[in-house]
Amino acid sequence: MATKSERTQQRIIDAANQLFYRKGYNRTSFTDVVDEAEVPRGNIYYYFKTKEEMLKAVIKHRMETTTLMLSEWEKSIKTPLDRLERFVQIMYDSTPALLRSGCPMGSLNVELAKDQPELKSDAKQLFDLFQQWLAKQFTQMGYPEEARELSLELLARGQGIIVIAQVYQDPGFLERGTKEINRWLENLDRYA
Amino acid sequence: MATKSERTQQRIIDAANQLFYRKGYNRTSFTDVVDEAEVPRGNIYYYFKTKEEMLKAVIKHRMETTTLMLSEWEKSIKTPLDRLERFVQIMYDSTPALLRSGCPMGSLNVELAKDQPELKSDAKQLFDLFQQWLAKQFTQMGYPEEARELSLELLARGQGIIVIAQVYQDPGFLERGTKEINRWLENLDRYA
DNA sequence: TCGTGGTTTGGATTATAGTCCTAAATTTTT
DNA sequence: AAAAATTTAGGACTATAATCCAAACCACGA
Repeated sequence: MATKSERTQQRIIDAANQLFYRKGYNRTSFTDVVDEAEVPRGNIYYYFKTKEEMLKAVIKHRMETTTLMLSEWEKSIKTPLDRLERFVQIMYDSTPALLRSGCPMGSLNVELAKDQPELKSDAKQLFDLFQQWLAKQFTQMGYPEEARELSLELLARGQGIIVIAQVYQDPGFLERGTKEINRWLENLDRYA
Repeated sequence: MATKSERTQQRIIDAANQLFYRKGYNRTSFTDVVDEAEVPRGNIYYYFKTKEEMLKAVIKHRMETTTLMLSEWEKSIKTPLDRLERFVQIMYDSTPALLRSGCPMGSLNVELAKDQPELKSDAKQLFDLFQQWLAKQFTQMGYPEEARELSLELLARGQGIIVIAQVYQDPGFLERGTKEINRWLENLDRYA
């Protein structure tokens, strides 16, 4: 079992992860994290000397869980089409959170891109992770040349739909959007 | 001619407008605005008591210039297709700014949606303005029923392309994306 | 000309953020 | 069990943010 210290660190990362998503990175204070994680004020600095470090730990954590998720999909889902549709599915399944706080990956990148270039390049890794996984699926589907472009297009579609659904608080738009993406994917698959 | 006071207020709004776009609303301080507008520290509070008020003035200003722009397009451009393509064109023309700071309207909404619901509803007006104008064009093009959905789809496409182009610092993606939107619009027009 | 309302200043004030420190408590190692 | 290292804990410190204030300034009509 993990040591108490490891569990404390994980609690901090979990709290920060949630708060960065819900309130955004810049609007989340150490006090917020400390309260959410139920860790005494000063103790948090034992684990993370700066807020940047904390964000990097959060991103690392997201990278790890995402990597795990994608490799499990790879294992358990047979066809590239089904895998791509599984990706679309989590968008649909996450409707309430997306309407509330947007895409965790997209909104973080949009926020950090503004004027925190160093942190942004960390956040970008998350996009890279998805992008490469998606490209792999498109390659297997029969589009090795277009794989990168198709993966970017899929990501762009997702991002756009989420932004608009959030602005208009419209779950229906999200639903129709994901269905439309699936149609597009199925056509690609059919004519591969 | 505008009074000196009016010009000062406008300088403040212009400075805030730029800074909110470049740095984001939350990361922009009064000090930033004061420096950029070259207004003495205390004077700014004569014009805007709170940062919220300042944001509302900035949004109002954006609403006004956008309204003007759209109505001029309406006047000077004959067909709905050309008008819609004009809309897409400003995306392409703004490539450098979009790669640097994202969509002024989208990123502001994403930022405020996180946990500033009151301000977000102000920022949403900008989307409404475009959305209704776009819907009008689609209606004139022959899609009165689908106008709202088409306008949302166009906005979503734009947002998605901008986010991805910014994340990957890829002007080519923005260019291909806008071209693809134009193809889509032309097809809609052809089969109206 | 004088005074009155609008405007300009710079600095004061308060709140909150991020960061640091040190001593106590706890765990681990010897 | 003693010594060493790790972890806890609370509060202190500094920087920066937002906000307020009061004195000075200025324009213009009575």
